[in-house]
Amino acid sequence: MIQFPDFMTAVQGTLDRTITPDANRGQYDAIESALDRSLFIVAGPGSGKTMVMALRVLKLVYVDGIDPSTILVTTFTKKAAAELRSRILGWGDRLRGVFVENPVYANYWEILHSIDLNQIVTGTLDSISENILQEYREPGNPAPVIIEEFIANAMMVRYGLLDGGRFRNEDLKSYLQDLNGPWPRLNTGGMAEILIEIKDRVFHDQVDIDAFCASGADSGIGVACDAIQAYLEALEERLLYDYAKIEQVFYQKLVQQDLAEFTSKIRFVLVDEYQDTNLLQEQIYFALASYALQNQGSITVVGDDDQSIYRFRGATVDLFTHFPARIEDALGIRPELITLSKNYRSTQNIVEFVKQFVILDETFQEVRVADKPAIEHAREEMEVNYPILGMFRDDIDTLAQDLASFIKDVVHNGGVQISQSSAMDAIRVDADRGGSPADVCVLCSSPQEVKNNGEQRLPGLLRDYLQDPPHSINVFNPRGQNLGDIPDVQVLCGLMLTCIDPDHAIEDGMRTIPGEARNKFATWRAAAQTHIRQHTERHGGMTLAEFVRSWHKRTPRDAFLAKRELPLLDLAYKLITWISPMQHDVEGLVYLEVITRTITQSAVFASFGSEIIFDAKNPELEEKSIQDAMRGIFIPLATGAIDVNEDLLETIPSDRIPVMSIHQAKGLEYPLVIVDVGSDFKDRKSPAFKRFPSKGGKTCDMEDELRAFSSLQLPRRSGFDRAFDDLRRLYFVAFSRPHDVLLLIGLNSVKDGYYTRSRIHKTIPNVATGWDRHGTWNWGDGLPNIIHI
DNA sequence: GAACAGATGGTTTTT
DNA sequence: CCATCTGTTC
Repeated sequence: MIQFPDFMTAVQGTLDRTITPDANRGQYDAIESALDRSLFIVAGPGSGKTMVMALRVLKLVYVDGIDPSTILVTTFTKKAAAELRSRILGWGDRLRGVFVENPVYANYWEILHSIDLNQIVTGTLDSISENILQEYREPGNPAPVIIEEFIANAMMVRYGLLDGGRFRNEDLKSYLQDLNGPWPRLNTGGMAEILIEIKDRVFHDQVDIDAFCASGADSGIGVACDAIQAYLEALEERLLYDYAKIEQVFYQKLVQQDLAEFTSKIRFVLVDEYQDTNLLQEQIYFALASYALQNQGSITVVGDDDQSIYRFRGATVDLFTHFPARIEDALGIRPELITLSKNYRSTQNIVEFVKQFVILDETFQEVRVADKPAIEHAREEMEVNYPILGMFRDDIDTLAQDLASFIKDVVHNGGVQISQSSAMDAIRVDADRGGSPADVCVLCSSPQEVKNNGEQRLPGLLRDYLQDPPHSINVFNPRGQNLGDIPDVQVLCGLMLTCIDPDHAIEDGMRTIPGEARNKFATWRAAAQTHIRQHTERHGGMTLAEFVRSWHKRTPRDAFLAKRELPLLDLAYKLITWISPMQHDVEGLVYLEVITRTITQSAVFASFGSEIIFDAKNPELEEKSIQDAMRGIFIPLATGAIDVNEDLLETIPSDRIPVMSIHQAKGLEYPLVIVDVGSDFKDRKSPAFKRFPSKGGKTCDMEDELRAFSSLQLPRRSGFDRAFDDLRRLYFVAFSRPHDVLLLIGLNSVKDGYYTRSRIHKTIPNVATGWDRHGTWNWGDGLPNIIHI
């Protein structure tokens, strides 16, 4: 349709991207490459791989005239999927605008207008599996229901462990205990978690479960398999799916040709972040690719072995590094290798720093793609080449305080001048420069604000100090907070509890409520009382106090209450009329959504379907329905079992500082990135697995345990080496996020060592601060390679 | 400064 | 459960 040179000219004109065969060979080839040519793109950080993906798709549509509904594009996280989709749609529309105005293509005017880019199948593999199974299901079959993690756990507890008294089985206990590592007393919930992990790995690694079961290496294995089997049967009976199962079923239907209507048209498969693919996903991609090949299309995979950071989810980097051989074996094709190593994202200093970091450990080179070219600085726009910065303090409180004032200076106070280089521009992202707090990003291994023992972690302290006046700034860290600690959530939950169980008679009568949940319930109820006192306005002719009292007396003054079976969902919606943030505020709506989702999901499983039964003749029924709600909804909310779902918060508010895990930051970029390389490492007791492991740990043990029964075979690398490889990759991802400024933060214990009483302790070894696995500190002594502020 | 005994406290990442 | 920390002693 459109001539390729015209396509590229339009790209240059509208998107301001110049891609020439001379300067950007790899990118150019990847976009231009023939329809039936499969591609293996090895792309370093900042090399424009998402852009290449999007432009290749658009080239297929506009230049080759391919029907958008025959193209399938997937990536690994919901965030990345949303990003990719919006780029394809956004750029696609702008390019279309150029083409329709070009008189040369007047004949195509109608065709161009009829192209519907929304037909392109995009999303994570899970969401695509779900959608396709739903869309192409047999008439009369219900749509698949995917359960959330806490429901999966509850089901494993009930059907896997309580049924048949398996939770008491000593063999099973000791087997799971061993897998869990050196930890005391596993409770039933803990056992369920490990069983779920085993079950996921069985799917992800395509483990021959019968062989595993029969291996008899441990007398607990048989019982574990029984428990998993019971769990899967419970899912089956209720027509429920968990994440692993939905992919497994999708795969089976693909190979059994049950989805012919879908597979007959699929022609192009493009996979981003391929380095985090597991065996099950690889099988799905290969199955999709074989249909694509039948339809004269091809498969394109893009990834970077150095950024594979999802081993705990079954990601096996070998599937990426050996992709050409594996797909040749499976489908008999030889994909073309394209390497993108130019970095268009970061400054010279950052590129250099990242480059050094990735080659610093000799043993790590063994697992990288063979002959991988070094990352090359190629940013064209003007840049101030700031040095890599470091902020290290004696204790976490001082660190948080100093970091908060640094951030405030950068955002509000005209910037921060780096003293060593007075000629250099100040670091600033203030509004005068078109910047905002969202240009700064804090990355850590975990965004949790509070430790299990109640102590604050750096993200929590940072939230507090940033909020302090003057120039109060909010952080955006929805995953770091326990849902049950958020004020609006406390009010809503407290009000619901007060309504259904006013004098906590039922709560007191339940012996199985964890202490943690009981305490939280008390906090919620208190928050509710305060809220009732402060909100005396009438809605529907009633004050909040009157509404709650009418529930208390069970006297239906309200038509809503006259019903005998009351869905908790209705109660929640009624109550929020007195909680305005849950009606209007962006974040409040997200929290409300999470609560209502929890209520809906619990109905999948609870005997009363999240309804409260009022029956004067049968008070027992009422009590049981309330207990059910406690177990299914309020205890999970109180104990932190419910996570805020990613897809609910795709837009980060621009007036907040985002705080996130490095995993969440994969594929994202920010002008100023702050990486926590050591706020958790006060002394040598601090978790070694996060900085300088002594062994593989749980994930590697699990891999070793199950991969013997998978076609993947046992990993060739030791657990120790895999643990180090993973840490290097993790911080490689973190360090390669910034455009302009990279600031490392941590305690002095990872820089100069630390004192306890009169004893002097050596620096705590840490991969993120330049140690290799043999204990050599390449950036010693005291990190002289960075400028300390 | 070394050596020992008793105390301490601690695992994260996501579809 | 066990590596590391802390207190005490010589």
